[in-house]
Amino acid sequence: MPELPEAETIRRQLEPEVQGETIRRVRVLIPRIARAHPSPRALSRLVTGRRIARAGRRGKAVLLFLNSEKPSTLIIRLGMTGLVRVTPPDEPLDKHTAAVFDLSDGRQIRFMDQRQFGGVSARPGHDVDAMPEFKGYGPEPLSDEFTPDYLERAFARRSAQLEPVLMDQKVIAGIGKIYADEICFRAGLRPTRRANGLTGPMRRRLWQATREVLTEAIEHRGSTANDDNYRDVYGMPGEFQNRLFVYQRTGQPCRVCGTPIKRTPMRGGRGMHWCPKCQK
DNA sequence: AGTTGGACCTGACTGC
DNA sequence: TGCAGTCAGGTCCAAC
Repeated sequence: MPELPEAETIRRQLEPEVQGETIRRVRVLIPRIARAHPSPRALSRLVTGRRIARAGRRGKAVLLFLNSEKPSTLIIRLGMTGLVRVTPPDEPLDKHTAAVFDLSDGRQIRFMDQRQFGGVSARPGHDVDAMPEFKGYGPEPLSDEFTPDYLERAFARRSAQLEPVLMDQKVIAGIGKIYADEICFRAGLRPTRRANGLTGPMRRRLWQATREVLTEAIEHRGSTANDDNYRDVYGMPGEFQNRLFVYQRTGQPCRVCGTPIKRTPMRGGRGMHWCPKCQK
């Protein structure tokens, strides 16, 4: 599913494809995905007639910074099953197409979303941190703001389990189920630990694991796991799923020590995957 | 303020 | 073959 590495992959591929094009028209085919706005018309008003200056990302969201007399930002949240493609106008519409952005060169940016957990919205200006979508968001884990010292402060009042805290966008932006599992494994820490119970060396390992796992996942264009329909802008699956150590590997032997991977229930029917021997 | 549980959504899968 | 039930998870909301 799309987390930071998948969103970053889409950002990197999308920018050279659409940079400099003007958005001529917006069509919202599944109104639910524009729920951040009072109406699809409000979204349309903020993006039509504007030129795409560059692509950005905040956490799991892909951003298109638009320029005109009144700059704005188009925000694409991929949710669980969101896909972004750039297509010729005559390509048949996928059943799950939720929004279509017509570009000045005739092509279209299409947003598709099978489960409709994703969405598109737009805000005036380019000041991402001021946008309601990202209110209270934690630092980007690959930025200089993310440090072991930051983790110490952020974890201090967090008595919840490590994994759900890692997935809290207000703590760190961009981490979801796959990479929370993998980061805990790489750090050698059980996801069931209390976040505020970590020692300094543990936090440092977690910090390093976070940066390594996310960086490597980006290099491999993200993960398309078993039941996952994630594809990049060119329709290609990611390649990092082959390098996952624990996510969705319940009962399978640990790739380091051979011990069967354990699954511990988490909130909302989710599960944390971890190696009882490698993770303490 | 932080924690916890449920709801939303639909395709894939399981069991009868 | 069909159908009900379960699972998956990002994010929001409500209750404690």
